[in-house]
Parts: sequence; C-alpha cells; structure tokens
Amino acid sequence: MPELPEVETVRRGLDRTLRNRAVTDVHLRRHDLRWPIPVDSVRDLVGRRLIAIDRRAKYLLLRFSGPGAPVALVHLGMSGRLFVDQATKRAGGLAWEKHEHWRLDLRDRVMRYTDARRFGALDVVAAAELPTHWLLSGLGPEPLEEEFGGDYIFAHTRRRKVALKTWLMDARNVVGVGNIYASEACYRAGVRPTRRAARVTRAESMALAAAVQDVLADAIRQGGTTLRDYIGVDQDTGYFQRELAVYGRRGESCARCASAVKHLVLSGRATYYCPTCQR
DNA sequence: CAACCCACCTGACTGC
DNA sequence: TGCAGTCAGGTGGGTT
Repeated sequence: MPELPEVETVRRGLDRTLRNRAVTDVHLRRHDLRWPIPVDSVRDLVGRRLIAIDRRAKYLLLRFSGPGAPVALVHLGMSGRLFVDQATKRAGGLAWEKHEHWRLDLRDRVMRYTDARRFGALDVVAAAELPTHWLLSGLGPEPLEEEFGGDYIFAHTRRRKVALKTWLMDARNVVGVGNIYASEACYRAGVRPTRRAARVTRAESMALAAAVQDVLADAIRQGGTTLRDYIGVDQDTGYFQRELAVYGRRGESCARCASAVKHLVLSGRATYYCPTCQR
C-alpha cells in the first residue's frame, strides 16, 4: 500500500497528534506480523514518553524516552494502516477493528495498527542498535536527501542490466520509491521504465532524479495516494491519485500527447508508460 | 555478485 | 448468488 509519501504523511500526523505523550498501556492481539513481535520489549514501552517520530525508507521510527532509548520500528507492508483515535470512557474501550493487531494507548488517545495481509512489521530495539539493524543496514539513500541525485543514479547504474523501473524500486539503490511513483517518475522524466538501467544517459539521470524528487514531494503535499487501503492518522484519504499521470491509466490518453497509455508487467509489477513521451 | 522468481496473506473485483 | 481466477501500494530469501 504505502510508499514514501504515504508513510511520511502518517509520520507527520503522528508527530502532530502524539508527540510527547506518555504510553499508558499497550495491547497486542498477536505475536507476529511478517516477523515475530518482541512482546516484552513492546510491553516495556508503558510509562515512557513518545519523544520523536522519524522515518527511514518506509519504516516509521517511534522514539521513546527512558533507559535504553527504545525505538519502535513500524512497517505498513501492503495493507497496513496506522491511525489515531480518541480513547473512549466506555468499559472495555474501543472495539477492535477487523485485522487490528496492536494498539498503544497514549493518555486519552490511541494509536491503532490494522493490517489485513500482515506483510507489515513491528520491532522494538535500542536506539544505539538502529544503524546495524538487519532491516535497515542495507538500505540505500533517502531520495529527498543530498546524497541522492542525477550523479548518484548515473554512477550506480553503469553496469546494471535490470530495467530502470526495477532499479528504482530496489531499496538498496534508493529507498521509498514503490510501484506507483516509479512509473510516475519515469513518465515525468520521459524515460521508458523498461530501459536497461545501464543505458540511461547522464542527462536522463539528472532528469530522473528531479522527477523522483518532484513526484514524491508533490505526493507528500497532497497527503499521499489513496487507491484502496491507505488512510492518514485521522482516517482521511490522500489526494494524489488525482495527479497520477499514467499509473492505473491503461488505455487512457496521455495528457501531453494523447497517445494511449501502455501497460505491461515488469518484475511482476504492473507498469504504465506513454509510448510517445517516454523513450 | 546480479538477476529472477517466489512466498507471505486477505480482500476486492471480474467473468462465467 | 456462487465460485474460480486475478490482482493489489512491499520486500526478504532462495535459486539460477
């Protein structure tokens, strides 16, 4: 479900609604999602303050106060949602939603995680262990930060035979670019998603980096893309789906040249492009 | 190594 | 209405 803009939108919502609140209780309805959940470490969050909410790639990093400086890593997988409700005074509290797997009570508010497919994750580690965490240590640069740019793309694609879109979606190369925004970025840059990465020119690398950054920034500004599952912390939807130029638009006409948008499957993922605007 | 493909899991939708 | 088949925004792990 969520790519970088959706996760970033959730991060901002959590920061706005829950930062500096104390955890008053935790509830776990199962002990695993994609990976096992460290139950004791999650329970140990009770009594601590949520002091910061950061993001690395598509992971949310919830930082807590106190000994060991624990950090909860939350990944939404394909269908995960993280949202905030007011606590109820009714006995028994809020009813559990279908596929709701865990909650953190933070005084009068509740952080709730639902995930139908359970491809998501919840882990808790000490802040000091983050740099070497097995899920984080192999990740490439953040697309909106300095290290990533046209020079980076050009340098790191020279011997790569994979399709450009596949390269963009590989988190070892650059994080946060999922299936929607990879197609959209290729469209904005005027490059076919099927092009071998090594055949991308320096000029195209520059255009592509700008396209990735622009499309992600635009999507964040619009609160992300809601196709089916995604919602923000207030259970509102994103608006970027209105701006999608090619994703999900098979057969529709390109806004720039009116050619029919093409669809194909690349590395098992639906891929869309304009056969005229993208070479 | 790089490239490829599968699995994980449930729900929504399509077509018969 | 039911049912089988297909697809879905991610990504680690196993195999070539």
